[in-house]
Amino acid sequence: MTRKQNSTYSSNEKYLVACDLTYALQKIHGRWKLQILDKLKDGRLRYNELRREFSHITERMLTLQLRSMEHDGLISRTVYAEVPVRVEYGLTEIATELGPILNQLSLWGRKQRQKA
Amino acid sequence: MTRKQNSTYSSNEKYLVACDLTYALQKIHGRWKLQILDKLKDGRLRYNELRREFSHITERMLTLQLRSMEHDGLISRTVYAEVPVRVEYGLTEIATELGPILNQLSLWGRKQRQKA
DNA sequence: CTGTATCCACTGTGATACTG
DNA sequence: CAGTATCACAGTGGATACAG
Repeated sequence: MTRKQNSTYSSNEKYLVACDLTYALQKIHGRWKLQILDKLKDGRLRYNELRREFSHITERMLTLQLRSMEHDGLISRTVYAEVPVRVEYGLTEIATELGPILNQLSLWGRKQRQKA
Repeated sequence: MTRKQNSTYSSNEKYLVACDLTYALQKIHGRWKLQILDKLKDGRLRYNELRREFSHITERMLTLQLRSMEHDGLISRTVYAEVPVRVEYGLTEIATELGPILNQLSLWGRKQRQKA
């Protein structure tokens, strides 16, 4: 996730666009992240609710991706001190702003898929 | 690049957005692709011209990424039967349409970087 | 319920050398 | 000039079992 890659082009103004872009893409890069973002768009979900949404995901991967997204400020994690424990995940403001952009990219993708 | 991943969620309408999106993201996924896209925005370039733009790229990687992008319909490759051989790469229409979208994503990325 | 720990396979990237 | 071939390695994703 933290690559030396940035050193390749961080010193030159001309590369700034690609640099921001790379920064953005790194945050949504991962097999499950976009699907998680998509699910949480409709409201906060618990760990096991998410797990059920993606029947093929392993616990390990769900945890890893959630941690990563939390670290990147895309989702918020709330623990309720109940018994048994309840944990809810929701989108942050920043992740919500991503919605429209991803929709456009999605449309671009659909357009290409239809041609192919 | 060709993942079984799609089988995970191709059967359900609700996943279509993420599916198109994944499709799109796969096409621009790779360490150098965005930078290549960025360079070619300003006009067609030859193999060695591209190589010089990214001083750290290996010939192997440049070739691999170019081939992949060509296969994905993002760039076009033209060979001129001269001596020595001349090969030029340029953006396809589809890749050009990607520009504005990537700019938005880029702005989102910049916004986040400034906060962090 | 919400995770961690361990082990393993695959993939992307890179270094280096070589070619028509 | 414009690539290929070969080897190597780290990161990522996955299967399975275990834990607070």
